[in-house]
Amino acid sequence: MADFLQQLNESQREAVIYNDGPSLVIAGAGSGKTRVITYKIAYLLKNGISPHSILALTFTNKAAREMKVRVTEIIGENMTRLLWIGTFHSIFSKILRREASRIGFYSDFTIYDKQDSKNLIKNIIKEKKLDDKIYKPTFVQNIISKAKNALITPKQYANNCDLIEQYNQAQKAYILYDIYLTYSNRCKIANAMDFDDLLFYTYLLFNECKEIAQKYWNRFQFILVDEYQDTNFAQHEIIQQLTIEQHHRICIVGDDAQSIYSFRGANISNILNFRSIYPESKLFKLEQNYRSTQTIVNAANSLISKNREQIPKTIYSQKAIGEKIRLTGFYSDYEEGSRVANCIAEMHMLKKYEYKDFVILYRTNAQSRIFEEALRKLNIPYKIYGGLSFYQRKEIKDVVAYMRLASNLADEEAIRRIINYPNRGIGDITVNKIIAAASFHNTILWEVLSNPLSYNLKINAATFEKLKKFQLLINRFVEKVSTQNAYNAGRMIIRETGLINNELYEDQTPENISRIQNLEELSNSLYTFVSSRIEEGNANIKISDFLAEIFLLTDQDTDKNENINFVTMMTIHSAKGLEFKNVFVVGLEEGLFPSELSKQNLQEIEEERRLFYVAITRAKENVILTYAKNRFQNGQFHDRLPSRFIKDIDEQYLSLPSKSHVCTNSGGGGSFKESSLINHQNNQSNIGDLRIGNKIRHKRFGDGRIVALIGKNDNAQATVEFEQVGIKQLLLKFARIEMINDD
DNA sequence: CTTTTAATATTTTTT
DNA sequence: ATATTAAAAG
Repeated sequence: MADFLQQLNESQREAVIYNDGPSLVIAGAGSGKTRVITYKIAYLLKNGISPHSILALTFTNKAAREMKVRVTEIIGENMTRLLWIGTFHSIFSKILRREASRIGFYSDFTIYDKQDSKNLIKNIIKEKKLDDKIYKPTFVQNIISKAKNALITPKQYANNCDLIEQYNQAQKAYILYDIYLTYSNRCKIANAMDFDDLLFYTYLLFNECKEIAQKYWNRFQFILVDEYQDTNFAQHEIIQQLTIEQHHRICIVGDDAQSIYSFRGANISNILNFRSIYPESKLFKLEQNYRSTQTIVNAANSLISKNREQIPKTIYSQKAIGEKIRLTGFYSDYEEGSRVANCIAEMHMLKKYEYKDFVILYRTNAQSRIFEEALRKLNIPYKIYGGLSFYQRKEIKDVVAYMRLASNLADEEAIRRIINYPNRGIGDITVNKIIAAASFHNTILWEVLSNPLSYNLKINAATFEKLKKFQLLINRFVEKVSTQNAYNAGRMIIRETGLINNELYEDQTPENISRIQNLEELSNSLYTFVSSRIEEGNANIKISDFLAEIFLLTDQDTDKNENINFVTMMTIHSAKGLEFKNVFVVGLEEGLFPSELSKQNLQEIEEERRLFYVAITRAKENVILTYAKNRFQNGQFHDRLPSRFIKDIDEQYLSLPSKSHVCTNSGGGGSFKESSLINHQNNQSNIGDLRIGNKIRHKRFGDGRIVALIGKNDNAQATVEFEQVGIKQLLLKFARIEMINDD
């Protein structure tokens, strides 16, 4: 037992072994935060706490999975199987499915994704004949989301003077209330919850059913929360519901400097106020960074010190001083892309880094494209995270909508999506009649659609027949879904929706081929899902079980090739918690990073600065910052200035490409082109290990042998005799060559 | 009711 | 540039 505690430093160990009451662990970037949580869980288990009574909450499935793996490594699988480690959303949806009847839902409720919920809001606005220029669906969606995150019910919303004040006109506030109320009712009738509902209803459940709350607070004798700075008000309150009235055994871990989700309702004051809520709580600070060089840590400190709101702490590193942070500007986004790609190729070749040692971090997903092209040109393997996840692809969502409907006939958004896809002659007019009748009679769409005559639907005989046919098709699916396992039922649905034959098989465009492959992939994952559950001893796995699982999956969770060596590309947001040897932070421009939209107020600028802090602190060895003076965005070219955040970093940690001021636009351009991303500290660096006589391979010219090496630094050139194309002079700075074995 | 065409809005970050 | 929506033609 003492053994595994030896692997911790003094302050980590103190945090791990204190378990008598609430504790707050402020953990700087790279200070072993996950380590503390996992060791604490192991420590608790070794001290006789039952795994059944420990709850650990994270923000991503990936973090949860990793945590479980690491606890298992310390303490063995038998103990960890019963642990509840998961995201807020997945743990709460598990609880809600168990207790669904208490709050007027059925346990197989659908989870509406953002698109579903936006569509529903859009339809409600239309049905109420409101002007969607004033009540923009996205805006209304945000209002509703904020209300739920603040635990405000529609009823409370109506009476909330602050809000009425805020919208300046009672009229508008009232209409928003009305939409919110209708939206809530429609979701309930559809037996559906959106992401916010998973938190909101959990709170209501615990609040209104004391005996249920009691059941869970008795059960969870110890609660751990990771990334507490990212909790919103609802999450914060639920945690308190589970701990405050009884045992107070809660440990929260976080770093206020890494709070980057306020747009999603995260509230930094949750972590700042923790100590006043639990006055007896103990505070632990983890200040030693084990990840990055001193230069990186110091540079990050100098950056974050420009923010006002923060818990004081001194993050330090005892690793090597390390290289300075490199900063380079380019003429265009295009040049930025190709030079970053070249730099990766060069560092890969000359400095013996593997591709997986690199990450390119950007502010917006849209920036990935240029880097993707540049890397592909150089044949560098890469993987882009984010963007469209597998389950958000159209063809997958279509089939999944059939599955959703078959296992929850109340699902309004699923019906709307597929009632006329593939085309079966049931258009908007008919659908709107059905919806009108359904909301008039306060019933589900399916009910009206199945008995159009008893609801006095004004449709002609032909439409009646079409509805009948649709109804029969779905009924067959329903039957299959309730009798067969997920795989068999899913296969049948994929086959018989007719999507493959009608829509996709017609012409063999690459897009269609990939869509069909995706459907096969879906069928494969159904198979894996069912068989892995059977291994765990649960036979009889239904489509609804599968759906419950995939609703909360994101792109990062569907990753299959973990082991392959590739350059990673992702947004800074999704990079949180990860680390890489070399980090490129690209697009450091005013209007992009910080984003144009965040320039309104200081708080948002501070959040963007924290985001930059997160980006820099991902790096173990090198940070390379780039910006473009001109960028193509939203269909046009924009001149761009370097980001204000660049000058927030203490200059002593930066290595500039030239003496010109990087933060003004008066640099005269010329200096940018000559700058190289690589620090050429010695004459040999471009030549690297190349020697006369070495055999090399060039992407375009093929194989060849070096006959001469001349020049130094950026001018280093090699004369190469190629087998196919004869003698060529190559400027090593740009040449894409690799050494190959001579045999 | 569907398909085609033209116009218009839209983009930050995500469980 | 792309996606979504409205209008017009079939």
